[in-house]
Amino acid sequence: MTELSQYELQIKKAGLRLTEPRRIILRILEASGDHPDAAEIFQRAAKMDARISLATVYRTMKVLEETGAVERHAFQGGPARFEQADREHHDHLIDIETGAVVEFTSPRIEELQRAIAEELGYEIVDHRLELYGRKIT
Amino acid sequence: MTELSQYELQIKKAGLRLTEPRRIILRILEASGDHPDAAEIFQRAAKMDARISLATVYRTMKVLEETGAVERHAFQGGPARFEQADREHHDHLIDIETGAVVEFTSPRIEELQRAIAEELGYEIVDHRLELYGRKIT
DNA sequence: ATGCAAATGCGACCTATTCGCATTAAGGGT
DNA sequence: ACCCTTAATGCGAATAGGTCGCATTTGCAT
Repeated sequence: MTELSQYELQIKKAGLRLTEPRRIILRILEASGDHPDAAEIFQRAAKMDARISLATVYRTMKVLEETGAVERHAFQGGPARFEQADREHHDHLIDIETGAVVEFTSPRIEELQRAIAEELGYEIVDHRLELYGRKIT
Repeated sequence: MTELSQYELQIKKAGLRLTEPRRIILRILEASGDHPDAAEIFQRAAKMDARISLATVYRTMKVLEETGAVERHAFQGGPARFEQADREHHDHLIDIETGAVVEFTSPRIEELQRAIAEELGYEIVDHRLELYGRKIT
């Protein structure tokens, strides 16, 4: 009886098979403090099992996104980057010099967004707030 | 002495040549109330001068962005879309069903963003706020 | 009018991602 | 423990969006 992680349970609950590649990719995501893109995940996965293909990484990221296990971010012109979605919602500040990502939250901005959308006759399904900044020296 | 538009002057002021393709693309942008992508601009341009190439559209959009004449938006997973930058700043609400773009502004959100960035030790160079919503029926 | 550098058009290339298809392997039923 | 079904995989080809090298054209300063 292997213990299943939170993620692994989510996969099962969605009626999907818990395959080796998925396990490995999930473990990588759990261990990632950063926001890796598909290529980076693929490289890290290759170290654990060289048989994993890039296509599987992409497909896995897609199903994980659909099950709500990960969030996909498409920052300015680069490849999509991923992060686990189990933590509370937050937005991103991207350091334009280093590419580093700082997370932050602002309930007040969230609320203002909701109000604005409502006023325009819309309900928000998703949103993106990204600040691109330079460190003040 | 043909009168030069605001845009055309911006091109000249940047020390760039005011070529036929650029004139045509600029006129298209002036006439666009929407947020066209490169392919759409290319199609519209082809109607005025069939010799214009897609590569030139891309190159022109790049120089226009650099001179500050247009803004580039990379909405969720689609191609980059452009709009003139002479108008006052605004953010976007994208209708996830139709792709329509509604513009809005929120000075309060802007200010909150500035404050958050500052608190994190950053100065904002650029930012993106996009709401993805569904029309309330 | 003319010369030269900037801009263009073309097609090849590149990066990020998806897809078709033959093969493999979860995992439910026995 | 062993089938059996079918989801998932690996591979390479294909697609989408965009860029680039290079020969040719063209603004535009003189």
